[in-house]
Amino acid sequence: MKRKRQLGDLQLAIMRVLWERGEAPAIEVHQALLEERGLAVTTIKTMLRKLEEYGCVEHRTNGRQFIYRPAIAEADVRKGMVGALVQRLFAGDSAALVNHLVQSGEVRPDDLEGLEEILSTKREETRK
Amino acid sequence: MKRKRQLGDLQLAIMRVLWERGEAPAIEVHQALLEERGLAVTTIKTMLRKLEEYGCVEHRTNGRQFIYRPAIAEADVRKGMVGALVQRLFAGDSAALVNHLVQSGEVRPDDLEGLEEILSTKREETRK
DNA sequence: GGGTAGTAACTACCCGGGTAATCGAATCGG
DNA sequence: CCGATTCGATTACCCGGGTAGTTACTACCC
Repeated sequence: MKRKRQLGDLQLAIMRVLWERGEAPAIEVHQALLEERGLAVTTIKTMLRKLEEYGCVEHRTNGRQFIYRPAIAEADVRKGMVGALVQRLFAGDSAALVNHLVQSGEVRPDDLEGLEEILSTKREETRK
Repeated sequence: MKRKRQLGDLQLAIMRVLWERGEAPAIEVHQALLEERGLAVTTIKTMLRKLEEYGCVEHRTNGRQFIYRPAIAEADVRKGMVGALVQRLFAGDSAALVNHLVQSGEVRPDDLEGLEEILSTKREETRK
């Protein structure tokens, strides 16, 4: 039950719905992703079954319906995936990623100030 | 000639070698990745052929040897892959990724100061 | 010239994400 | 009770990353 942390695009989209709502039946997940993806319901159900197989979600039954809920935390998945990316792309150097984000203009200028704030706060807190 | 920007793990490793050296024959790429991966030479060659198919690398011949060189810039690939991750994981909010990196302690404390520097410089430069 | 070694090309396979049709069982409406 | 609907389960397929064996060519050495 190794709780894979590398998730595909659709898998993440599904997880996002579940994280948002806490729990939901397949049909609701399908509804939520319908306009942005236009997938068949069966596709969503198949994916949910696979995700359960990997230990990413769990379900309880309500009558004949399956209500799914996440079995892994969003923060964990983020950490895992970001970590893997940093490893592959920046040789494990997270600061290099931040640098890239800022330099390449990915970060909106309005956010720069807020980030400085976060940085200095964090620095304060780890200094002692 | 769509120059895919989503590359797998091995593909990135190979590209890294080529980016570092400018160009290299398959055998040299194999050598470079041998200890960290222990793959067969044929595997590397197959991957190089596929990468060429996708337009990620090009080759010239030197006698009977193929000398490969990158056909896409490291910065472009980084941008593409980081962008995709931000999209999937942070709904396109790059600042949220930076926040995540800092808060989760992925960034070494020693780097915090340097990053603040980068941020304020960038902020200066975009202000006017 | 014939064997040997190095090269690229071809082929095949596994695995997992993604997609969806189809099947089979349970349930509901009449 | 029977047909229609609604679920989940099963099955199948495609695609691409990853892995590597086999084959075919070529150059070099004795």
